[in-house]
Amino acid sequence: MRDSEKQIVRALPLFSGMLEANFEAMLAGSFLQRFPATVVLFSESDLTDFLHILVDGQVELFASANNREGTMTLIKPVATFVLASALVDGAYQMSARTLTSSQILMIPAENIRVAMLADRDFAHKAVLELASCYHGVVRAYKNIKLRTGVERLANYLLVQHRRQGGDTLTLPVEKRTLASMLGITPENLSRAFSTLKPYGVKVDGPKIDLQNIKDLESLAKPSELIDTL
Amino acid sequence: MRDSEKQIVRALPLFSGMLEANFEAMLAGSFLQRFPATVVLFSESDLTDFLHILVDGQVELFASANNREGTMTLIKPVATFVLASALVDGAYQMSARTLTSSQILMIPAENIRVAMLADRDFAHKAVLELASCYHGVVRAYKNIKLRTGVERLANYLLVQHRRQGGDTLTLPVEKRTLASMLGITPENLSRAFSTLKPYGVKVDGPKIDLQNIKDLESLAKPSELIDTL
DNA sequence: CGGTCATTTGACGAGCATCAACCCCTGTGG
DNA sequence: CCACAGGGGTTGATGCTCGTCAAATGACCG
Repeated sequence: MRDSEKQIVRALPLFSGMLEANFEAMLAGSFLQRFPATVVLFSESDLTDFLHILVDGQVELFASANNREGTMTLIKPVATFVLASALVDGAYQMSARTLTSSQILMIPAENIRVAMLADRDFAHKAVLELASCYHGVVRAYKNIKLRTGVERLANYLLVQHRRQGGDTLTLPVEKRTLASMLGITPENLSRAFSTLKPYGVKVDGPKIDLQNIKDLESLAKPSELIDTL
Repeated sequence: MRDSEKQIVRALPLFSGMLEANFEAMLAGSFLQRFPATVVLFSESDLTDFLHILVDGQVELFASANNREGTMTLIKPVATFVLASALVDGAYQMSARTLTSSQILMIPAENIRVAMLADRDFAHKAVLELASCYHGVVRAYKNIKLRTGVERLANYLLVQHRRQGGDTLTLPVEKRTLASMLGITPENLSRAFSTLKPYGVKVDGPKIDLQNIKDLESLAKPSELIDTL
């Protein structure tokens, strides 16, 4: 692990206030590894061995039950994932796979638990990070429980539009992955785009034009409490 | 607030390891209050003033969007709720209403944040509690995303059966509330019960008989990672 | 150039919501 | 004691939402 990479991790809010000694101790036994695309990193029923930090690439957290599978969330660099699992010493609860070639730092979960007990600042930051993750899932839960597929897509497009800032937005993932994240099938995502055509949504591959934000918003009814800016 | 009630709160895992002085300081400005049934305690967009602890009664956390409403979770005594919101100083993210007459201890959120910084043990317990809440929402999210309404009902009945231990189980809430928790309408809950009749589910008001657990399980496909014992 | 895969479109059916009617129990007031 | 109103629960009819299966298109890659 190069020093530049270590600095990237150190700069994360979760670790930025740790004492240097505690940070170094925590990294003992951890390793930085590159995985190809489409590799399953762990399964939801596995015991949590490592806290993961996505340094580069893209990772999907997903879950399976009753012969079905669904995306829980997408991880973009640089971010930790499965922090909650690493802290309580149980199963991962979600499975993970790489979507693209990815570089991932894996820190033994045991080290994380030791660090929490040893380092005050880390414990406080862990509280804030967990509360933030909690509200993230709450938002996702509200999204799927209170909105239809078309409404979820419309809100997703509005969020991406605001994040990317430009006139036309580019989908950051394949449409099949987007469909799974929205909780619908790829076929229905395609139909949902058609449904949004009268609302000024022009689709050209991964490039989307929103030509009538007002109408789209009146359909989507965006909510600050669901849609993360 | 009587001493006996204070002891009940003190015994919660979240507070059990706190220093006495910190615990007392945290309670300053908090108050124990009884609310009648059907009272809205706070709305999801309100700023978080208090950590709530349900001492007696029953509380529903719910959310609204796009002119729809859905139950997020049900709180049973004795338990804290909206801990994550109290810790980060933002909106509640969920609304709350009493289902029955309820006794609730309200602790100023500011006190909670102070206690987290002052008391090591409390910070650690908050981490564990938040991680547990997080996995709770993840389970709810998987439940609604990967199962049909009938499957959710079947799994709910199996969980209640195991919790209550007896031959016949009694629904702890009105069917309309159960429906909202399962993410379906009351009408469809009624039909879901009919669908389960061939699987040995006999319904008599709030009393349910499961006469063929094996068949019901083969339909429900219960998962340790979704269904909390 | 052939093969694989993402995407799209169409046809069909399952899952579920909505609206309306009805039953039943409870509480209230005459 | 009875009539009545209100609310939870059930049932039926209807239609929207969405998944499944099949097939066609087009892009990328070996």
